[in-house]
Amino acid sequence: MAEARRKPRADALRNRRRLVEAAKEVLGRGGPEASLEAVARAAGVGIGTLYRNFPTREALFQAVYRHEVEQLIALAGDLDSGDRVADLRAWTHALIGLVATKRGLLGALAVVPTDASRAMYDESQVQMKAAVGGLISAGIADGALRADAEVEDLLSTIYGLCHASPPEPGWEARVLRLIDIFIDGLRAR
Amino acid sequence: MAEARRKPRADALRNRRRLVEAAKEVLGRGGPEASLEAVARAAGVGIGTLYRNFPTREALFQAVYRHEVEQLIALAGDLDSGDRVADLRAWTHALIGLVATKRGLLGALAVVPTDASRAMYDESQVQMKAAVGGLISAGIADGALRADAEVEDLLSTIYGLCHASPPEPGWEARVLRLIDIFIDGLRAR
DNA sequence: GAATATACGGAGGCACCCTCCGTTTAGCAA
DNA sequence: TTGCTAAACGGAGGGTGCCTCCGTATATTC
Repeated sequence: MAEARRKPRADALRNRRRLVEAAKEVLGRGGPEASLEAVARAAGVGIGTLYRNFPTREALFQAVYRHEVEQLIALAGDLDSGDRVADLRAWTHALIGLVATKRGLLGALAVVPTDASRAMYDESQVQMKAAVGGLISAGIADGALRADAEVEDLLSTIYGLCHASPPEPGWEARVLRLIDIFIDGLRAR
Repeated sequence: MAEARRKPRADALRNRRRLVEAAKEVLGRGGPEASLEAVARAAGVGIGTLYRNFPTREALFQAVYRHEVEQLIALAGDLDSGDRVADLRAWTHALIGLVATKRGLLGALAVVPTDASRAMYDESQVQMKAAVGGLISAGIADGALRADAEVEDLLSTIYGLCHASPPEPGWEARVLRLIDIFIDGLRAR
């Protein structure tokens, strides 16, 4: 059944990438500008192209989320400034950004989480634990972080703080501050 | 400055009441039928009347919420079946209904909580504590409930369970079950 | 350089949002 | 009762977003 198929057109790939970026920008902040037509406009693409690539709101949401997670994982691999704590801080700040984007998208798209979305969350969770786990063990190995620092501690704390914080403007700043305090606590003394 | 004013027209009062009820019905469940035009239709009223009574989405939300809280407080006063535990159960079920309506409304109206809304929440909280506090002390007094039962225990548990439960279909049933178990735990033994 | 599978984009039909204003009616005074 | 008028009604209308459909354009292939 697997027929030989043409390779995808270059413009199609480009447009799809642009749409995902535009969706993150426009929908992620969730302001009154948030609409699918605005996303298509921002991507410099017709509305039809948006719907062809992402037939449902959920599809668009998943594409953006997946892309963000990939970037986070790549970031964890790239960070190597010599200052382990600074690296960890930078990574967690990026993670807060992901949560913010997710919130904005869910609000703007009014997506009700399906089983598929939940499966995606779980998978991303595993990947991110592995990625940031590397940062933490490196920090422990060279003595920057306390020896009993755990990936789960960090991630649970972040999600807990984000969840407990109501979605009012400015929540990100508050969470970032608390997270920085927590990371200070993870330093070796 | 307080001029003598005509008393409000009877149809105005009636329409306002109808709108609040329709908004609870139509927006509370948050389905795809949720729209302000649908609310006006359900209330048998023109869309203009809706906007005159509730110039903003927030105003409509507050009116519905306030009305629900008033009913809950009245209910606490009315319940007197002789079975204290059943009364408490009935009241908490009604409270879950309020949370469900609130969720639906916030989703359907895309309201971002303002200071005014938060003040309203706080005030309602105090009133509801007082109301259900009466039920609980009565239950303790006649030996149906354990002597150390506290209003805060019950309300915190309910809100905690609701918050922890994702807004997917069927969450109400699960929370109701857990709450029933908790209330069983409040019985005197 | 043609043929054609693939993708593009926006017009069009529908629903919703919110405003504005001509019409109706409930309350009040005579 | 009757007439007056402030108050309220309701829906037309202009704008926008949602999504589908299809005529047009073009990247890939041979």
